[in-house]
Amino acid sequence: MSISRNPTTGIGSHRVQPISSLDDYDRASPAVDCVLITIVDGSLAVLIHRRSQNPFAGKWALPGVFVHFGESYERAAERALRDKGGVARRCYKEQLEARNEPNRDPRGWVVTVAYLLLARQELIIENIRSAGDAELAFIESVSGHDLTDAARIVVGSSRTAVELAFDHDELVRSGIRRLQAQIWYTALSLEFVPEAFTLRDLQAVFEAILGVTLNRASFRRHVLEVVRLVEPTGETQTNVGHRPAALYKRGSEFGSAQS
Amino acid sequence: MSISRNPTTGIGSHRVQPISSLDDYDRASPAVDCVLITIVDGSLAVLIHRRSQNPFAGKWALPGVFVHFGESYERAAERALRDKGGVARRCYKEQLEARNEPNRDPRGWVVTVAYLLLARQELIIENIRSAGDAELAFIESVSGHDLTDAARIVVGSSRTAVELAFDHDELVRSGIRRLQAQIWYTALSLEFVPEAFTLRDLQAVFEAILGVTLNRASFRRHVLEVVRLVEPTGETQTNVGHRPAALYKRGSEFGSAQS
DNA sequence: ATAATAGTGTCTTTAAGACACTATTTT
DNA sequence: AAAATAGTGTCTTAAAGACACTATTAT
Repeated sequence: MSISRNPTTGIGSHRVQPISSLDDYDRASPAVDCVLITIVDGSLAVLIHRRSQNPFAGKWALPGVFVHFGESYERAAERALRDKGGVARRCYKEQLEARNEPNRDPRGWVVTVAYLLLARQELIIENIRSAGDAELAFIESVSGHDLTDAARIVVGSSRTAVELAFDHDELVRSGIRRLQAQIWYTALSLEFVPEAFTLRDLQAVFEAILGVTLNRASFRRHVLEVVRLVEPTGETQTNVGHRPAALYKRGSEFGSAQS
Repeated sequence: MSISRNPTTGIGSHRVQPISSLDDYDRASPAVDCVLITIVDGSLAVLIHRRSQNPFAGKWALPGVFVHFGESYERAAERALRDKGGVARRCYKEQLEARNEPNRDPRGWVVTVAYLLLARQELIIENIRSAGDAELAFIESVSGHDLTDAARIVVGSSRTAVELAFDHDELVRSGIRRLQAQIWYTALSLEFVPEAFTLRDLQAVFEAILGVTLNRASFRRHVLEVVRLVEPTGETQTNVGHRPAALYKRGSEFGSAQS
């Protein structure tokens, strides 16, 4: 044990770190927040949970946790989903942005990294029931606005609009923006459909994310011929009351899923 | 002053933060690293500096500093450029990615956020001379590879290849990737040219960033008609030994610069 | 006039948008 | 046969790529 080198500090020490010259610098508590996006009945939804503690106790927020020393951001994000969202499944992850929030938490200096996570509804629903304070909230576009510059988050069957704690509303929009920017030339859309799916299913995913309706013929051309995102499995639907659609799977050029 | 609530900790306190329940969590030292990209003689360059302290003392690295409490990441990035790179000018900034590096620094837990910064060479050169340990290093593509999956960083007139400290080589590639992804539909390219410039100048910027040669006619069409990135000033070059080119400025739809 | 580069016109190619037409299944 | 949706063909439009042609300046 040793004394901090900074004379203004008084006694200094830290739980995990070795005593070192880093004591000359301010320390912060690293945290992660999760924007888990899914698609429910053709519209976007995000996983939120009701905070039990201050700040913002009782308010809806994105699931988030403080990062432990030695734990990667990704692992921390998974833990946040498990502990705060009741979701135990692995899913696609990508970093959104880091924020430095000296005033976020009255308890001290918190620096957060937000993650975008994608999963199909079925993988979330089966888990979420166990966590009473978690919910899949719909993301509705405010009329006349794009989803990415104004979005309403509505909960329950009454669909009452809520405001998320911190700047989490903005993080959700930022996640949607990222999704929209990447969807045409990546395989992100496949995170929302099962192994085998129809092109109609996939088009519905694109339409939910982009908030527009797409031309059927050119959508087919795009995913089949232009980017070759998908290829036929050879199977078709059965018993659907009309001509059955062919089933498709991830194109071989697009590796497989998750991260 | 008070005792940490974590019984394993021993005496606990922190230099800046109020004593609070955050003491139950591990703390880290937030830092920023700067990828300042510019274009020198038609090829990409990045600002690096020689580290004076361990870890990696004597090695080349990106300019970086620890963030102070109450200081934004952006401000910290500017301070890094000033103190480690000798560059005092404001320039365009955007966040690249956050990394959690428990083993980066033997002194303790460091979490870093990398920033991409863009500026024209003239704004850097005039400042850099004062800082002896800073240098603009060229980024060369390794033959047969894309700039974004393998790049060599070369210093001095001898152009000897160097490896940067930490994972800074990868950060540089990540910055270039971001630049390439955004250049066609944003005004980022204008950060590398003066107020008034010729289309040839601007095309050279695109070519340096993308690492390809572009068709002159379709480049003109793109920046003038398709995205309307630029518009003519009405002026032309003088005394250039051949037909003088028209001068252009930032298109009115693209706001003005910096961030 | 020549060299050099700026600027334009035109043809081709790629891919999206619109829209109608054919195909296949269940009821 | 009717309903419903799947799948295809074709025309149009936007924009990039290729390339040649004209224009304007200094020497």
